[in-house]
Amino acid sequence: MSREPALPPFWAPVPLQIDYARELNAQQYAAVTAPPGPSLVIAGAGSGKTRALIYRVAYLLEQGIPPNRILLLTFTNKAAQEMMRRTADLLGRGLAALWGGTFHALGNRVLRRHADQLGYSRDFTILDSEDARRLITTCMTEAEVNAKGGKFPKAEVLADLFSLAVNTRQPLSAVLRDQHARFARLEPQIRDLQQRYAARKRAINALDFDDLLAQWLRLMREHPEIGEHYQRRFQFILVDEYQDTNPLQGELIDLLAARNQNVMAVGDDAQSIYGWRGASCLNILKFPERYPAAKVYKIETNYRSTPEILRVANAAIAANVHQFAKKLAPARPAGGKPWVVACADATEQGAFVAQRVAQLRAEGGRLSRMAVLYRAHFHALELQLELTHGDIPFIITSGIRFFEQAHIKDVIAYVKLVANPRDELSFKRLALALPGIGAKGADKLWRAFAAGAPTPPPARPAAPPADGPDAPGIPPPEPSLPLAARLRACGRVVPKKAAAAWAQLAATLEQLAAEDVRDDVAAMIGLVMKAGYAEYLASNYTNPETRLEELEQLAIFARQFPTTTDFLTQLALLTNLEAESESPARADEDRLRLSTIHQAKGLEFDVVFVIMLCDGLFPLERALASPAGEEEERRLMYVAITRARNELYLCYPRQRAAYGSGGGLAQWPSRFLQEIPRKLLKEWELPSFERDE
DNA sequence: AATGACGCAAATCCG
DNA sequence: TTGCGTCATT
Repeated sequence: MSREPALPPFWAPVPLQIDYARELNAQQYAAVTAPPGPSLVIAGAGSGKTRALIYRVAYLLEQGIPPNRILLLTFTNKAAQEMMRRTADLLGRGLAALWGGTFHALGNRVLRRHADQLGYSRDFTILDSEDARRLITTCMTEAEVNAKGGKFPKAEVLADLFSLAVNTRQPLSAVLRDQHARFARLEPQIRDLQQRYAARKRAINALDFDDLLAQWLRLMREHPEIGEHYQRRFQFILVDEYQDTNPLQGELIDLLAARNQNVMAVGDDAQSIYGWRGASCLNILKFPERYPAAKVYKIETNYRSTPEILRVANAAIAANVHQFAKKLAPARPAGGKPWVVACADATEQGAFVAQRVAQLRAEGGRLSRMAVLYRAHFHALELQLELTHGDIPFIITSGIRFFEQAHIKDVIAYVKLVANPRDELSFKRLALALPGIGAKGADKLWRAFAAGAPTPPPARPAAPPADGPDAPGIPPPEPSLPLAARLRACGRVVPKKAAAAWAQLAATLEQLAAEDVRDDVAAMIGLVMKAGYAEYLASNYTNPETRLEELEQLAIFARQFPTTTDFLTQLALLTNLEAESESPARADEDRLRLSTIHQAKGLEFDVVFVIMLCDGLFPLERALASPAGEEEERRLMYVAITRARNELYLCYPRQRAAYGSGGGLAQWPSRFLQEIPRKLLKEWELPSFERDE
């Protein structure tokens, strides 16, 4: 996020050092050395897709394309980092000038430079989904609608609705009709809320995740000179995981590539699993129509899995109608057939996995090379118990994100308010924590506080887009009236009961806003702790030590960012998974990985267990509701299977504990399991399992 | 009138 | 573990 290094005035072509023809197979080679122009690379699971992308970047650089002319769009920040690192290794040189990252991260990067042209200031806040939901709730109270009795959609549902409309580029009415037909008649009110939400975001200088894309697109559309700047700048665009892009992202790419047409889209339509957030495999399926000049490359040799596993994978996906015809060809020698494991219930299933893992480990297998995959986080509950029982260390990417936990957000609210004094959400969060202040009080205080705000800075004259590839240094935001003074000015509105706490809050924020502290997040966190938050933790939670430790970790994590805005941005854009890998202490410990299939995307393991293969759980009942649901669930199954290198276990319980009391619900094995010919699988006999048929 | 304590229900997948 | 609806309390 920090400023890019100055670029050399020219970029001398690198003498060829890489023997592409030798290091790649014929199909990979063709894609890597593709001539300029649009190209679509259909790369099956385990076919060395990442490798091809890395070599493509290296190839372009060797052709003399300056790194700052290349844009690399990836699905996760982690993938971007890994790719940059591996490319640098390959070339023996750093690539700081290459723009690589997620759509959201890059949208952020662009918008930080041009926010003022859109009526935002450059230190805008990014709302995570919880923030967004809260803000919508505020709008609902303001509009005097309530979601009681199911008559009106809840804030969360509205947030989804708005998001889907933006990401699919559809009008609200269409999304409403498709997703929530029963609310269709409420359209006028919902539309009103949508507008209120947009207005509020603007007022508090905040963008939600979708805005990072939508406003980016708007910026380039409404300011053609800026659009052209980026079109010229990004001479070559590479998009990873293209099958999971949505219409909005598709449009962004098309606009960015409009001038040079040098877009290389890499993906596998069989692995499109993000339909629920607006992704559409139509992007990939219709790519050849949108770019008639496009060349299509297929990479079908699979280096990852044994032929037996691939056969199961091919069988699992066969029932899908909407796909590019392709079949994965094995490159590895034969192994054993995958197992299907029928268990009595989830507990036995957990015990089986624990036992088998222990056995494999005893035979020399490494835990970090094994994974248990499932459809939804709560499917792993019993398994966790059994693993703990069996003393098997595991790492789980939990359902709640690290950065969205209450204590993290509490402390960050201080930091955010200092960074963006218009941040109503953070202000109210801080106010609500004080004694004697509730929703109404916080609102009153906010209004008093906002009244004392300095007049918002006049929109800067539309500066020409930076002439060089690097925007000139961004001037710091003009100093506003001291935060603390404005807080103290609210004294009249503060209830007596809260007076002392209010003074404390003002004092703390004064410390935080000090010149030598405001860009040192670690110091800020320390100050908040000292100002009483540590005690607050102790009196409000049963596990204050853990939370305190986590906050210390956060402070350490923060050190790597030069400014507070950089830190806050990363916080919003990172997932817990990536954050976890930052913590070096436990990184090298050998642990079994438990993960949702979505999160296992792009990974591979020697041994994979897929659990909870019951109809209704996988495929998930709710997912079947939408028309394309079943096919997407099937692709998910395909993704799960193709994560495995050597061994694959497909497990299902025959009954599941019912919600309330003891009785068990009978379960049917997943329909996806039945679609796989029996002869491709072997049955695992569980000794403890008594056959009842 | 607003706050705060208390009991209850709920929970797909992600940036 | 969090968010909410209800109810006693300031």
